[in-house]
Amino acid sequence: MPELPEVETIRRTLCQHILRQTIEDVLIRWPGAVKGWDIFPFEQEVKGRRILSVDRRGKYLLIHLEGDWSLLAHMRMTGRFNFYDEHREPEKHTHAVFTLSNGELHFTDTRKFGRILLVPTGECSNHPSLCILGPEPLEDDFTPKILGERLKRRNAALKIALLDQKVVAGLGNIYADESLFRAGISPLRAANSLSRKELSALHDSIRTLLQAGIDAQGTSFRDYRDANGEKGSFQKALQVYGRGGENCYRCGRPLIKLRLGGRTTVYCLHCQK
DNA sequence: CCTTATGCCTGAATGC
DNA sequence: TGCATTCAGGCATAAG
Repeated sequence: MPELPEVETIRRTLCQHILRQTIEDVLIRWPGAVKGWDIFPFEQEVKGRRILSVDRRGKYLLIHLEGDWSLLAHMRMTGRFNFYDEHREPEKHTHAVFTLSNGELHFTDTRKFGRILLVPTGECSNHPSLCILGPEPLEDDFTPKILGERLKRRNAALKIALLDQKVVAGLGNIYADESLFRAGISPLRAANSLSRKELSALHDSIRTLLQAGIDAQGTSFRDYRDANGEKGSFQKALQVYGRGGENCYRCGRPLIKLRLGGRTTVYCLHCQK
């Protein structure tokens, strides 16, 4: 499931191919993939525009087009962007095909949770989906103090709070569990109960792991691939995610698996307090 | 404001 | 073997 490091990797691999290319044709194969537009006006509005830049905000991809329109895309769990330099028949779950001057860009999503939005570029930062997002964890303005302020009003379990994009943008189930393990803090702790020292440790773990995830081109635990169809390698570095019942690499005791707010959570009772 | 529940989806894995 | 059930889970939305 694409979290911040995976979306960033998709962004980077897309940039290798689609910058300055013109979108010559658009085909929406499943209307549900486009939010807020009927498919005909969407296709007409996007067609003929050049791609100027590709940005990321949290788990959102922002594809800025000539003429002050931007495509916002969220991959949710199984969404993918694939670039092909020759014509390719769409797969079963390919919902959008963008024909570019130099190839094709396919948006494919088995589970159909992912969405593409078209908004005026000037309204991107004001768009409800983006403006509610918390700080970018890899930017300099994300500090332990900011993290503490974001968690201060929350009495819910820390893990739940970390998955809330209003607290920090870009964490999902994998990097949340990994960050908590690295920081040695239990996912069950009340979000507002962390000491200054613990906030620093958590802040450091979040940044270190997200950066390591990017450096490894993401985590391909199941479905994730970059825009070239390549897997990442960070799944090899995972300490707790997907390892419920197995032994902790640090202390050797079995890892606890439980459900927290509907999400599977894995942690070490001995190493995380 | 905060918190919790529900719906959206398909394919792989599991149970009988 | 085949059928039914469970699980994976990010986010919008509604209700408390």
